Amino acid sequence: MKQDQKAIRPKPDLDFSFLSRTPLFLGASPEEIEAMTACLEAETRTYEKGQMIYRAGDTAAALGLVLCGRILIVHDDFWGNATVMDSAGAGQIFAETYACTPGEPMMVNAEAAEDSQVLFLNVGRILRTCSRSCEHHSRLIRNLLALSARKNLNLSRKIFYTASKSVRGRLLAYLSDQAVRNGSHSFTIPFNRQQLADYLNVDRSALSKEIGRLQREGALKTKKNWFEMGK
Amino acid sequence: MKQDQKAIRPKPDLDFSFLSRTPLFLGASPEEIEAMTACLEAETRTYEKGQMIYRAGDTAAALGLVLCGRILIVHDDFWGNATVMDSAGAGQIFAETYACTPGEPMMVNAEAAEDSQVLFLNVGRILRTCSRSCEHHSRLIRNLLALSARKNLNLSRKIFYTASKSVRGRLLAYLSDQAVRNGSHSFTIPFNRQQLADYLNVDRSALSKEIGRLQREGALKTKKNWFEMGK
DNA sequence: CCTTTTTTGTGGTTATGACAACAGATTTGT
DNA sequence: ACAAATCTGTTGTCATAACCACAAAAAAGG
Repeated sequence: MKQDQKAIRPKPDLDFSFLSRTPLFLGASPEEIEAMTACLEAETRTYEKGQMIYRAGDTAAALGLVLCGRILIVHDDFWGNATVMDSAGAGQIFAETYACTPGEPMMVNAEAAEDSQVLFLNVGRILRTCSRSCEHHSRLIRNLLALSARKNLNLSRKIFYTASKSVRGRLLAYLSDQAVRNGSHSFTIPFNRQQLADYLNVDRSALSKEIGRLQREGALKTKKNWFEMGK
Repeated sequence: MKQDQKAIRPKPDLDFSFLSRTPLFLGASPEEIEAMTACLEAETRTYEKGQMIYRAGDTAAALGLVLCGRILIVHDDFWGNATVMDSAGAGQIFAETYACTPGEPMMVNAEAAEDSQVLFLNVGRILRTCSRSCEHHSRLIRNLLALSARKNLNLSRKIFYTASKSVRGRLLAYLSDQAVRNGSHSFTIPFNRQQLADYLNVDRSALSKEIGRLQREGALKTKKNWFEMGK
């Protein structure tokens, strides 16, 4: 269930042209999207920075599409340690995994990292009824599948990177994969040191130590979030 | 590309009644499935224990549905350490993530854990063409989405369990979640000690040590793969 | 039933990384 | 341009977990 919402805006405010450029609605025209919003029980809600959108334990019937702002997906363990699992900016979606597996309680919180506006879409109705009932549903489902598969790859990657038990192993697994994926020995990463440490599940200072060591060995050059790998 | 196949069986050998009971074809009748096989370019291949089905670096156009035997999904890192990521038995599918994100090179190997028979289905064709071209495609895609979302949850869980830096933290995260999911303080797990250690990314002896400690504290009772959590 | 193999628990040693504290560098805001 | 805040690298201490070796227990196989 959605919580702490400040206001509910009527659908007419929706920017269908913006939506048609999001991965979820890719290939659908603004007019088609407008036609779909009824089936999807589209609802827009606004959140202030720090507000909770979904809480662990909730069952999410609707996925969220970020209209503006940024949403963080956070896992809190027993002892209160928070782990950032994912983040979704404008045009991206979140909670779609739970919206696609009805009844499954969420393991994470979704919270607004900044003042944000979220469009909720009840995809469950589409998934349960025959897609022929509405022409454009099938495209939406295909897009959802593509997004889900891509998220799968991202989760797998994080698992691979953290498979090594040493800081060095994790760092090299991550960096060398980035080099491969960028097709270049020189690239930038979307993390600062603290975030990279959190992502690789290591201590920040230990990470800095290892980076320094690799630089002294000549295996690496780095400045801020730019890296160059020795071949 | 598929490798090392020993024989190609013609479609008439397929057991459509079996297929209709698999998660992928759930809700489709044997006759409907038979009609679909053409669109899916269905091909059956047999593999001997240990044979490679897909290699890391391959691009997989077809997903694999295990007809009999068992397929292991294995990640080999830089230094040759192998990690079992997943396993698929009869009726289950593998490589569907890659089949749904065309062009993405695989990060894992797929290999036969025992003599196996695999049905390859080219879902890419379905995803790229309008689903109306074949009545039953939409159900297949919805099933694929459900499977993908569920795999997502499994990957997330593994990440949560290994988020803690201590053996104790990981073990308790895993066991307490199992208790919740089983709805009971008493449950069995699908791992022996070595497998659980691998899954949680810790050393086996360290795991045994921690289990012993928890038992002495009275927080836990265990025998083999049976556990009972103190409340 | 006995042998062989696999699984599990323990102890000791050592390397490693978490943690804390701090200084220099860089960025941001005013 | 300056002050404040944030980010990064460095050092030292200490707890923890990996690693190794072995014995007890359980399972498998004949």
